[in-house]
Order: sequence, then structure tokens, then C-alpha cells
Amino acid sequence: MTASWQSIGSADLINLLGLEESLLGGQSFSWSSQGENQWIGVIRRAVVHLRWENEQLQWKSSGSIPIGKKELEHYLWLDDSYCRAIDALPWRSDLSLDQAIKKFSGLRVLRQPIDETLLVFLLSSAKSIPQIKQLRHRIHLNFGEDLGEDLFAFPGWERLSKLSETEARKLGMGYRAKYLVGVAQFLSQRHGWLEEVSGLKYKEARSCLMELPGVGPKVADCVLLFGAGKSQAFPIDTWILQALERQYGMKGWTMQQMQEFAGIHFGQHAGLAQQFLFSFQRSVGQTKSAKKE
DNA sequence: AACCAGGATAGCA
DNA sequence: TGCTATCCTGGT
Repeated sequence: MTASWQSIGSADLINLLGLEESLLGGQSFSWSSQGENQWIGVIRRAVVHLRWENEQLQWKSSGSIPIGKKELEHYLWLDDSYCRAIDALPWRSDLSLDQAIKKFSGLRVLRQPIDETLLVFLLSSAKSIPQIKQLRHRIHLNFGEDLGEDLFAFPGWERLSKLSETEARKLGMGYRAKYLVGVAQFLSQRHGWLEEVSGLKYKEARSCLMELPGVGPKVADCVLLFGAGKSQAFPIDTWILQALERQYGMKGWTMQQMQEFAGIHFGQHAGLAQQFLFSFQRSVGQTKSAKKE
């Protein structure tokens, strides 16, 4: 890899903390920190290096199919539509959202490939970020293409469909093993199904995905938001639950009521709002105290 | 040595 | 519908 660093994106759309949170904060599990203000990750079969230097974002790419600038700009949501999305959020009347947007300025939703996204969120149940990364890496290492630099590509669902549940359990997946096998076999028999689903409207796509084993409301919303560009998707995990209960006074509400509230209050880009609230809540709430009540 | 974690599901009221 | 126990594994 002899390519040199190139600049990308306009600096006013990016902010160091927000960028790092976007890469490492739990929407993708393919990035890791590589020293100060520098990261390495995999997008499809490309190895991508990013760094923040001289108040600007720089990148270079290698791997068997290096990524192009346009594609990377899309992945990182570096165009103007990001600003418009932020502006459309109700931060003017919502102090909680406002403080989260200020703290994590520049935080964005990454546009990841849907097949890889489905895999990692299938693994995510009751696992922490480092554990999900580890599981993912183990799968990529065993079945995916070697891209160099100790990084491996997503093997594809076709390849994964040849796994048995026993083999999957040996990789440490626990009860998630049967989810992986079930989804892999389903998808290998229906080529193009995922792409078809991601072309549907949000609610239809959501119920389609939830037919897959191991995919409930939360995982479906993550896949749709991070892997299919459905910006209305509003995944409710424990952190968002905390935020909604404590800052929006929604204790006792059902999930369905919360989903409905999110759609009405946050609107078209509820998923972006979710990401800010998620990061903020996680940054202040690392304590396990102050639980229910 | 229990207990919990960024969930889904079956089983029951 | 709404609630609960259970599912694996790794970490505290």
C-alpha cells in the first residue's frame, strides 16, 4: 500500500469527537483506533485508513478492491444533506436533543452494506461492543478474504450458509449460533432478498426483516438505519430506553408508544436523533446505578 | 459465586 | 397484548 493521504469532506461538516463516535460508538464494528486521531476499518473488500490532521479529514485505501472517494463520501455521509438533516431535527424546542447534538457535534449515521450490518447486529444481542467486534472478527478471519493488515472481508451469506450450528457455537456465538445459521440458510436460498427488502418502505421492510430468526424490533431497526438508509428507523436499546424514560418522562410507556412518539417528535430523521441521544446517554450513564424505580 | 450485558422467543396469564 | 424465564459466553 503506497497510496498517499488525500483530503475528503469539508471540515465544517466534521468534528473530531463526533467522527470518532460515529466510527467506534456501536453502529459499525469494523473500525478500530490506530493511534491518536487515526483509524483503520474495512468497507466491503477495501481497507480504509482515516486520520484527522490539520483540522481536516484525510484518507487512503488498499485491499483487494480499494474504495473510491465518492463511495467513501457516501459511506461517511459527507454531503450537504447531513446539515439539512440536522437542521430538520427539533433541537430548537428539545433541550435534551440540543445538548446531545452540541456535545457530539459532527456525529453521523454511517451508510453500511446491509448484508454485513445484518450479521453484526444478529450477533449483538446481550453483548458489549468489544465482544461484538471480537465475534465479528472471528467470523471474518475464518471465512472471509484476507485483506492484509490483519483485516478480513465479510465472507458473504452464501459462505456462511455452509456453517453448521455446532461450528458456529465453537466460534463462541452461544445461542446466537442458530440465528446465524437460520438467516444464512434463508438468504442463500433467496438471492437478492435483502436488497429487495431494503428497497421497500420503512415499515414494510421492518416487518420483512423481523421474519428472520433472531431479528426482533431492535435489530431490524439497526439494520434498516445503518444498512439500508432508512432514516426514520429508531432502534430502542437499553440506552435509548433510559434516555426516553429519564429525559422525556416516558416511564411506563410501551415500546410501541415510544416508537410512535419518536416518529412524530423526531420525524424523518429520527434515526439520526437516536444516534445523538444514544451517544449522550452512554457518555453520562456508564454507571449501572439509578436503575428502575 | 452470582449476576449482568446495547435482545429474541416461547409460554403463560 | 403484557409479563417472565431462558438462551450462551465472557467479564465483574
